[in-house]
Amino acid sequence: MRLPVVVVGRLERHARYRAVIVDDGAPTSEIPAPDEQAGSEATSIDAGLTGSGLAAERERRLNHVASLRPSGTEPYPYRFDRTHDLGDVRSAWGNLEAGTETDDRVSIAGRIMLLRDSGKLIFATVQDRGGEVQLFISKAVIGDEGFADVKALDLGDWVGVTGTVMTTRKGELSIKVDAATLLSKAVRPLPDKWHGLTDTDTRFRQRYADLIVNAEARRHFEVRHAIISSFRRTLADAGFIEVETPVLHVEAGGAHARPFVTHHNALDMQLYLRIALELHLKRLIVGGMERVYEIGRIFRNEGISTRHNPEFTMMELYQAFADWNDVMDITELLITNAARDALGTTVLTIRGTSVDLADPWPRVRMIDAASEAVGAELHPSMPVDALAAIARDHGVSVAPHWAPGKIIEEVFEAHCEKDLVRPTFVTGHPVDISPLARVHRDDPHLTERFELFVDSRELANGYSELNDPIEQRSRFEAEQAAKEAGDAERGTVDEDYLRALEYGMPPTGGLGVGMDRLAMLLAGVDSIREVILFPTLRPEVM
RNA sequence: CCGCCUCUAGCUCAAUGGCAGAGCAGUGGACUCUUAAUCCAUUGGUUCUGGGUUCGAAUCCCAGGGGGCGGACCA
Repeated sequence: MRLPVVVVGRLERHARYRAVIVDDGAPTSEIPAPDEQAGSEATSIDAGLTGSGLAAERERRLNHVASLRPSGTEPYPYRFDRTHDLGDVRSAWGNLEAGTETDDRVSIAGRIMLLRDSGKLIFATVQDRGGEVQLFISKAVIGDEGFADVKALDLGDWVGVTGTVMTTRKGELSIKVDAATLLSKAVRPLPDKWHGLTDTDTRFRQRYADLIVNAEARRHFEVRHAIISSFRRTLADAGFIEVETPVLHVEAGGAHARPFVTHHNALDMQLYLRIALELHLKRLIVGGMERVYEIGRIFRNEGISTRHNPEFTMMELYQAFADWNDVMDITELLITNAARDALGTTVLTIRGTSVDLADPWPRVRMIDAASEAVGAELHPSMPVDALAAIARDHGVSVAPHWAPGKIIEEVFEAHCEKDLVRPTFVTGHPVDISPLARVHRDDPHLTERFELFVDSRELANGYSELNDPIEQRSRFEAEQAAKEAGDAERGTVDEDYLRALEYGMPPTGGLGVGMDRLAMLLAGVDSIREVILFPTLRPEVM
């Protein structure tokens, strides 16, 4: 994983709270007691288990849990009343001068991240969702019994405490604790408080541990949430209605991708997980809903990479009486608003270049970009053979069944995408690669379609929607023919969708935005796994 | 599916053919203003798995597994 320099800096700054992750030890009951294994034939095998630092640590903590209940302490109590979260505490008292004692009493709850024991005085750093604050625990204040309980706490335990707000002589905001309650005993350690958790495999498999200790990981998902809620606000303000459409599809349409196949038992039929939201949402435009959107999970049975996860999140919207120009405007509004809401600025640094999203986004026709790249005019009206020859001359291998537009698109992808750093609308895709887009009003070989590229990644795709049922049928039939000719990703004829169009779909503009990729852009990360809480991985061998 | 890299204590990492180590975490002890607290002592190993080469393998070779990156695939 290559992170931008800025982000690496953040990681280091927060490194003190990275976690230690641990393999599963054997259940305690299966760990032989030391005298059971001594001298036995099995010693050499079992020694590895008991000898492990983890197994011993878990056993110690589990024994502690077992000893708490008889003494009247519940290690997993039901609830705790807090008066503030730690962000509240810091914003209300963060400006106290060093050495201040207040009479302000608070109750807070958090996880113990650091412990500094200096005999009759213990400092603990606790963390909750809002931040972190130091606990100042004096034996003289909390009493001998309470102090002994605090001594028994481990890193990772959840505690609730009550006390007064103060600052230390050095100025550290603290809570002088007069009562502490164990809220949940951690029996697995958070070992390395400094070097922490960097192993990507463990970070993704045990995301809970990543989130506990890696503030940068938490930030990625705060950014993601801010983007999604920003989208909902922008769309609500523009009069859009949020809807939910089926995930289980009889036909996987709306995009070119291989679907996941599943089976419904009661209906005894094959179903597909959706590869796009498009066709159902446009049915709703036919129904007169005028402005609809859905933020939903999409499934594509294809490769996994830093830019692809088999399940990912797409926002699609459709607006009646609008065309592609309106949709490009909405795209800019959605994304600049999201940047403002998630980051507080529209200025991003992309590959070392400062980019202000608020500046107008350039538009370039796909055929112009591709033509410039090869130094020859490319147009889907040209003979396939001529296009294929030019493409091959420029290192693009051409499959036999490809239509002219497909060849131009491949040239574009091979030679132009990599240079699209700042937000750029690539427009006017050929008809043969755009079966649901309306033909361009000035060129019958092109469509009124655009894709948004930022940092060489496709972020969004939109067009003036094809609403002529006769033309849509012939486009579908071309798709089906291509599929039958061996192009597995091509579509089929969706008769119900055609029936809907026959009822009349108003002129409509539509948009799809890859939410994960937008989150990557605004979070400043280079892997989609950094913005998906539980990315798809091979099953863990346990 | 292909190529390259990688896998050592709970975590972060050393040891490059010759006794498997450190820091942190843990354990025992000291300490009432610490900030990765500090100081003293200390437990902990299937070096991913299985073969092979060698007097000797964490290290070299082969096969397999996990992960990363790149490619393929992905409008």
